Amino acid sequence: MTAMTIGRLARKAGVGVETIRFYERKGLIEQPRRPRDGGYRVYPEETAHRIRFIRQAQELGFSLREVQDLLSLRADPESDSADVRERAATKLAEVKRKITELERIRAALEDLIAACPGRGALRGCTIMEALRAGEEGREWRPGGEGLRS
Amino acid sequence: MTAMTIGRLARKAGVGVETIRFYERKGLIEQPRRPRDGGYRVYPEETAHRIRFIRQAQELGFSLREVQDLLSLRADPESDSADVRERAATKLAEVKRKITELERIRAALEDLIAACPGRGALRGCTIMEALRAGEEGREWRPGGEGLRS
DNA sequence: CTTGACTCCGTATCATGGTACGGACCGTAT
DNA sequence: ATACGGTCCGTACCATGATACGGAGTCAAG
Repeated sequence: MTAMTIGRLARKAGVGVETIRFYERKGLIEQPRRPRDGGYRVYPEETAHRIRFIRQAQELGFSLREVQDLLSLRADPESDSADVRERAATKLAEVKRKITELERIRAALEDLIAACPGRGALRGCTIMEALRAGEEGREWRPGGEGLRS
Repeated sequence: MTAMTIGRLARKAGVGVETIRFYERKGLIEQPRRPRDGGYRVYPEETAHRIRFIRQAQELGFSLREVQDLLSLRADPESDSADVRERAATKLAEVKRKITELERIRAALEDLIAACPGRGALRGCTIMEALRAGEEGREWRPGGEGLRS
């Protein structure tokens, strides 16, 4: 039958066995009740997706607590849908903010790559400078620092 | 003169004094040499921006080590520009990947909010279901799960 | 029905990213 | 000149998110 035991799941999800047990203790994935008490955990297939989602969300800067919040969003007649909508909207705003910030960093990296390659520091040639250059006007103002050739 | 001492900087950047010292130890911000040895640290104004960037990048899922990598990108005649370009391109790819993943989560949250509010589970009403629904075709297939509980 | 890999659980340990403490020192306002 | 708050440094401690360990129990193949 090759049931989905914890080791197989771990390989499928790309994590260690201990990590899965850890997530169970934290309530991030439900503890599958084992056939007869004392036996092995057997998981449904989708648990691997769930674990991959957890890892992905973590890489996006969500703590396990926050991932849990995300995963617990469940809009159905059983839930208080106003509350669920509100929590989802809050998370959505947070996600949008992150996207915006990442776009800024992306633009800065693109500037960095585009502006600097041949001759040196005529424009922002560090992340910080590239970010500041993008902050208001698009032109890089030499300001008080530079000796103009 | 109200010099920018560590406490003022901390307030400006929205972190604790200890955090700044910690970042210095980690090499994330350069230790400003103090007037005469034994005196107080005095910081340039832009250090506050640097610290805010560090916090922001952390919220986007970068470790301090990775933030350091980002901050050390410096394309100028002093550096090996091929190397800098390569590291910048690597980071850029990573940033783009994160944006893509966040867009997926954003779409899932929007689906969740839009699809579920009144009557219950006709479409994906959890994050995981909404993500899977978006994975291939846009239509939600009832599939083999049927009635759950 | 024995073997050997896998799993169980509790507990200990680790790395990261801070946060707190305490006694000495600095510096400015009175 | 003195007081009082800010700063200095080293070290200890903390929370999060794993990861390791060890002895007993489980299960499937031979």
